[in-house]
Amino acid sequence: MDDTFGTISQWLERVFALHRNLMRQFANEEGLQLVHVEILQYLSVCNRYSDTTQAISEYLGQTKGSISQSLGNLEENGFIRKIQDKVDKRVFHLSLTTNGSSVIKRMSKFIDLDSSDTIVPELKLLLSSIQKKHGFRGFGICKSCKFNQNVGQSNFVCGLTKEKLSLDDIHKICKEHEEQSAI
Amino acid sequence: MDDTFGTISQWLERVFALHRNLMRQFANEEGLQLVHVEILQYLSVCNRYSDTTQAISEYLGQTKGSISQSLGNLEENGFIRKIQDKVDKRVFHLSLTTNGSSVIKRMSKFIDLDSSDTIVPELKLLLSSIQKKHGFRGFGICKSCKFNQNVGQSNFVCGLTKEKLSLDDIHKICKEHEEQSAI
DNA sequence: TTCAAATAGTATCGAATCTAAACTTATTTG
DNA sequence: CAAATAAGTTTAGATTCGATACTATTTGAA
Repeated sequence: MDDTFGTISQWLERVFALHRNLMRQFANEEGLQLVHVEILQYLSVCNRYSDTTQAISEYLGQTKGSISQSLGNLEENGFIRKIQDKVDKRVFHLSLTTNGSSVIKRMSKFIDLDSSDTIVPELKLLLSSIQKKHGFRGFGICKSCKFNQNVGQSNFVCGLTKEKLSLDDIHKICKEHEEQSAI
Repeated sequence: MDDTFGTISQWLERVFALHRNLMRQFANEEGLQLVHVEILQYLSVCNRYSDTTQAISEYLGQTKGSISQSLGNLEENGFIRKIQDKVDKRVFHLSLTTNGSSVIKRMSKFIDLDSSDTIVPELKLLLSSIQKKHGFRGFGICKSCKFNQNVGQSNFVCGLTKEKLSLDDIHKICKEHEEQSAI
């Protein structure tokens, strides 16, 4: 009973709470836990450098032990598959099965935010302001990353891995992302 | 690996995840669970019709049994107090103790979103669009509620309870809130 | 080359939360 | 005034969470 309602933070809290309730409701209807849907959602938008237990753990802010368990559950139930990296055998790449994909499609349809796109630039600003203030890095799209190099028409190279990236690639989110100095 | 990144929903997810990580980090530093901080935050902005177990349960989307347990914990540790309603003895009103208030003050300072206010109207639009689509009601500020009546300078009356509301009152959030037809 | 340190991921244990259901107490309704 | 409803608590079982230890692999430095 200290404050009145009106700051950005409080409006955000309210939207977050409502959005999470929706997600939870959807998860329940699918017979899943909230965290499972969050994992599937992340896997549907991350790139091939960021589809690992460790990356999910960083993104969702939970320990990798906990994420590992949830992943085991998701794999058992046929929502994701795990493929060992050919170069670094410690690493396993995760991806959605057809089954997992269809959950995400149903979720998008269920949540269905069709509000105007004018909020997106505001969200980007907010995001990068939070990241700067708290020294977070990672989880942006290649397009705005300082490591991303445009080497000709629709051809890109990641400066970190020296690998070629397709037009599709550069619209996924990456755990190594660092914002270009001039936004 | 189905989608690329860019829709409103995906940007929201990203901001949500980051914000929740911040909240969790803060909660950990205070020796609290995330849900405890969320409850304290809610209690700091709700009005006197909405400071109950049931209302918190609706707001956070968790069962009242679960919330009841967390509230017991918070009361034991001196963050909140419980006062029985004089009229309806089933109801207990919850409020922050000095201790609880100071947690919320530290949280605001910690999160510290100083981005421009231009995002607030966008958030309001988003919120009301989600609420309409999913038939949710409740948890808005009296100021925009169809039950709220202005009866003279800075004097308001709630059409549901017929009680007087102060200028401070009408900026808190209420579980009975219904948007005025013309936004 | 060799061996210690670092990294990715899993397994395990105790604590805490979550849901669902039964339950208590109080209020409202017919 | 009995039955239905509502607010809140309690209980039990399942799940998650965090911490720690563990395996396997890679890196790096003497």
